[in-house]
Amino acid sequence: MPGKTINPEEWLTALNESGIRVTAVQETLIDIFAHSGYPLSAEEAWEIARQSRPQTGRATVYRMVEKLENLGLIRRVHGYQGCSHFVPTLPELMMLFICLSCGRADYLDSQPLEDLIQHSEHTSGHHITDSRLQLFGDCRACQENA
Amino acid sequence: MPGKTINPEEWLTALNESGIRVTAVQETLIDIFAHSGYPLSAEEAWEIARQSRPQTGRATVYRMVEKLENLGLIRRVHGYQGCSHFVPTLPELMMLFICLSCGRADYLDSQPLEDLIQHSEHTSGHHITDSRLQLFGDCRACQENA
DNA sequence: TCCTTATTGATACATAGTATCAATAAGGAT
DNA sequence: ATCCTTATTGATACTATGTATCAATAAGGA
Repeated sequence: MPGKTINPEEWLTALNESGIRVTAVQETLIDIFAHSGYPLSAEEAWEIARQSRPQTGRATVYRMVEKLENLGLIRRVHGYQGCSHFVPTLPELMMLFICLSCGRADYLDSQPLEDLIQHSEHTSGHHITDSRLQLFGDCRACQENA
Repeated sequence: MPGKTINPEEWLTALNESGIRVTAVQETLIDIFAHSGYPLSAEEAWEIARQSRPQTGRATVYRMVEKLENLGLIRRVHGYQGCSHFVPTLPELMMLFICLSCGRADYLDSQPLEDLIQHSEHTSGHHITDSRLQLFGDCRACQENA
């Protein structure tokens, strides 16, 4: 499945500009989330982090995940496999597809979602300020392999 | 906020036809979920259930919630207020709006979502078999009250 | 009414996430 | 370069949420 890439440097910059100090754990976790092709839980990120930094604390990982989510750098994946997994946020590309065969995430152009939201606002009268959309199925690669 | 209604009888029928026995807990929980205007967690449903049936067991409620979800009678609400709340499923109406002010749920016509899915299938090449869409904001009633 | 078996309730356990606090380390002041 | 202040860390304990086990119960057909 083709994947767009993330620039870990930009994440560090975003964290620092929000007043958060630069630490080793930060860089470790940013690398882990930025380079994973599939949704990761805090617990999984903790396991991976301890491979290179065995003294990494569990709570620290949960705290950093919270910060990354608050800054919008990672997004929670809802649905299959629970609600505790995260993927990197790609700006302007917020329609997430998760393959039920290989588990990988793909980001789709979000223009159709923006259109849908605008249409729903007009027909319902509600003021829509946020949305969550997740699509599930078999990705193109898995279909070809089957 | 206008609400469509649920027929608890149909839920009982669906449960029974799936081979599940008719019990008092079933009817209690169906009533609780079918008549709630906002998302309920299993824990909250347990509290409510014990008001009329104090001996109701905690695990029993979780089991029934799982059955109702598996049968598609209730759906998990993802996002704000966590991922452990459920709303009744209205067939063919799967676009859920949650008001961040009053907490109530509204169901929107899902045709735009079906169109979006079909469009995304064609442009991405993925085979989409399931979706989760949640919209958040201020409902029309809350806007008028403000 | 009896009998079989799914369901229940109680309990213990497992998993996910949070609060606390002394120890550490970042980074500005000196 | 060293000190000082304070955010961050790691360890621990705790809470919340969900699951497994199992004897007791009750549904519903024989």
